[in-house]
Amino acid sequence: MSAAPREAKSVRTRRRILDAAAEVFSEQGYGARLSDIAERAGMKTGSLYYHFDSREDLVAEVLRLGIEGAWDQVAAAVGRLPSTATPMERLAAAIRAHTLSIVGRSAYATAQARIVGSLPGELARAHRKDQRAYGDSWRDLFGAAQRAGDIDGEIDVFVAQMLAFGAMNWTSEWFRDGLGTTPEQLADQAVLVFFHGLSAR
Amino acid sequence: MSAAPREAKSVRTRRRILDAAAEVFSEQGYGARLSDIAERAGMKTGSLYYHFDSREDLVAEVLRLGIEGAWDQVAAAVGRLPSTATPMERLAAAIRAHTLSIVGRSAYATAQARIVGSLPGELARAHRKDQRAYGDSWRDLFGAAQRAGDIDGEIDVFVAQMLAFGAMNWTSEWFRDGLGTTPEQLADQAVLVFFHGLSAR
DNA sequence: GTCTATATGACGATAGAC
DNA sequence: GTCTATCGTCATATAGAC
Repeated sequence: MSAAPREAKSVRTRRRILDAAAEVFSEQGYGARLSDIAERAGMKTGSLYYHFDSREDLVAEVLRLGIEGAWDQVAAAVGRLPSTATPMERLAAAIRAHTLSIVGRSAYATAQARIVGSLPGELARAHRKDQRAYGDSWRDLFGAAQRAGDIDGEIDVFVAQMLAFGAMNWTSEWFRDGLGTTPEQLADQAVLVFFHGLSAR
Repeated sequence: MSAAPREAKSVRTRRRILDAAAEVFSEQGYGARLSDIAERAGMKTGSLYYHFDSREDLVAEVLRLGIEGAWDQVAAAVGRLPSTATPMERLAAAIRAHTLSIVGRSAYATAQARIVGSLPGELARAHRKDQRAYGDSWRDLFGAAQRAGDIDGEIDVFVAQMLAFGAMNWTSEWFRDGLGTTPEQLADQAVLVFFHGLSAR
């Protein structure tokens, strides 16, 4: 009947499990139990294994989707800028978008930021390729700004990039709604701090 | 015989276990096993329980000493400044000292920064009082700089403080010796970024 | 104080009924 | 596809010898 074929039910169930996992990991960190994830997905622990071979597989997929989701938002935000945008304007859009993706726009991105620091060696290695690709995209953004002469000569852009990642990812640990600051204000503050620093001017 | 009484042997052993735990946690994160800690301390797993009631007790003590160690270094660095130092100079010294304490000067501080984000609810709550006290000291540093008019009016100092903590603590995840950057250079970069931002000036 | 040996419990993972 | 039931493993924790 339905002319447009809907995605297979198993695909949707798999997605439901991943959604649940992303939420639970973003709340409890890497140590979260499969039973909690199963419960949130509305099934029993054993049933998860029809869709995933192991806990590691599930974690790996959440991580991958987390980086993918963050990158989708960053790329979209940068892409929305007019072609006349300067490298620094593009970098600002990226910082805003990444921060917003961590602070609640995507459970996957939040989960990724929250647990990436607690991964055991095996998973960390497997995740490194995706991390590197994402980091390289950022390096391009920083590099373009640097070549345009918009970044101060004293700044080590690699170090600056890692400091920025730390500041943004760490928001998953402390930022909560109802703290008197909105996600948008937080994102603006991040841009402000990284572009001009704290000092009065 | 020995006129100056040395500290009891049990105290030294306890310290040896804590040192081992701090190192192992800083390398492997919160998921590290007691057996690894025991091995590094030169004993068997069961023997740890003569000195600590539980894994949680051991973790809690490492966390406490981690904050204490960081604060010792920060307070000492700030205290070394001449009394004529400005609030911003004091804040700079604090950022330098905290960053250095994370990047290898104290295994406890490194371990604390590395695992504080992965703590299960129980331990996280227990640790909160120490965190708050440390955060309050930083709030004083920021507050003094703000009242002196040295911090830009657009900056939300609470948000800025949390961004700074994130950037500094995250260095425990990526900074390694032999990366072409020394700990001192890293600390200087942190000050540079947070004081003046990336922008050319 | 530290050892060996073992108890305990949790959680990931599997098997088979439905 | 999901369930119930269970297995196997591993890490924390305890007991008792030395």
